[in-house]
Amino acid sequence: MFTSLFQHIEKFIILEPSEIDILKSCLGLSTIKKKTLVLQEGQVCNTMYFIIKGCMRQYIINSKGSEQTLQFGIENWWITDYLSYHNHTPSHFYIQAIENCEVIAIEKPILESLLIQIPKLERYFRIVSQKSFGAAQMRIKFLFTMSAEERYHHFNDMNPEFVQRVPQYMLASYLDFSAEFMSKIRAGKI
Amino acid sequence: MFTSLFQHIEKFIILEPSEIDILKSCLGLSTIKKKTLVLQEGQVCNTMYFIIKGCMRQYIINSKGSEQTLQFGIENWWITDYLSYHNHTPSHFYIQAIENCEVIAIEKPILESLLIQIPKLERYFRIVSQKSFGAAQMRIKFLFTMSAEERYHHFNDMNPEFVQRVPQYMLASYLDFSAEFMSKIRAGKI
DNA sequence: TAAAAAACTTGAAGTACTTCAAGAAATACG
DNA sequence: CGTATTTCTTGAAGTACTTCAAGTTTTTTA
Repeated sequence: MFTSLFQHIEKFIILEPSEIDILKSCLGLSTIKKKTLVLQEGQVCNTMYFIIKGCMRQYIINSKGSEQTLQFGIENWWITDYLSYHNHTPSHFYIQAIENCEVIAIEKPILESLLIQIPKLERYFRIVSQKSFGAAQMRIKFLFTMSAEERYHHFNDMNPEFVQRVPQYMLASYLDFSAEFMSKIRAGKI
Repeated sequence: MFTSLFQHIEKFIILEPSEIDILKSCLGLSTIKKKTLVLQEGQVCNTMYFIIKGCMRQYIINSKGSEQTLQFGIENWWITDYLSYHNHTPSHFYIQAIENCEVIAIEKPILESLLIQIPKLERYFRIVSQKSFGAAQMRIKFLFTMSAEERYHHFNDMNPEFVQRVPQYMLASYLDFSAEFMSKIRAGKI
């Protein structure tokens, strides 16, 4: 049931059986239907989501009223708005399921009490978030140094299976170009 | 001597006197001269730098041979390449002092032993890196939604004092436009 | 299984930037 | 203090994209 989370945790730390029991007793499984918003702009984000199955995204609505995807999350990823979560400030983002999902949704008070009961989990979340920050830095590097076409091919090469899972227009906005331009790249008309 | 680091840590956790002693005994102060590179592309990054005084930056050299700044760090910031640090892989980045700096440079083995002796520090680094990741998400949002001119004015409004500290061409590349274009924005010629 | 909704494609016209080149101004340094 | 180095400015020409509008294809849902 929660095996994928335990497997993920045990990549970084080793849990005692008693700690596993505590953790299990605090976790719950949720199902989220495709297109459901679990966070909207303006709300304070009080939940972290660990994706067991499915795909989610974090996006914004820009000044022209169109959506731009900032982040995708798939199996074994945590997704949340860390700034809103930590500062108790209204979020700038939407978080949405783009497939039917199974997730572990942990509310802040529960997570805080877990971190007190199982201090080792601090280490787990530290390593995960440091790696995420490193990945964000690489993402900015790619955005800065590659042309639209290069970003598309690079992403395709690195994540061939993932490209099939999401609508092209979401991927286009994630790579920071228009859906129309993506269509032309794919057709080889550039 | 290390007061700024202790003050920063104590924003997030409370240290026992004994823990403060342990920490002090493991830390050292370094002076870095302006323009010194503490990390070069291709090297494995084994050090985290806490900036006590001065300003540093993380940058890349793009395919045309010019520098693009990805990140600045000033007083009370940690700077490192987390991906290279965690995965022991060659870095994609340069890290350089752009003012004469005083830093606390912690080597990975020392930090690892500190984290074992003072597990509370895991919490400190978790919170710091989650907030950094949140800030990186906001940065991507700004890059996606604002024009060059908007990014310049927004940054200026948010960090008026900082803009004076770094050469314009470094700030231009951080905001992802050319130094020439920045010059024209500033002159009001756009 | 039909109808509606969502996603993708195409071409034409426009624009927000970049690049280049050269000179001027500011800053650092022996 | 004067010279070298670094940083900033300006205009002209070019380009990598965007926007718009309309049609086509694919997927979802009743």
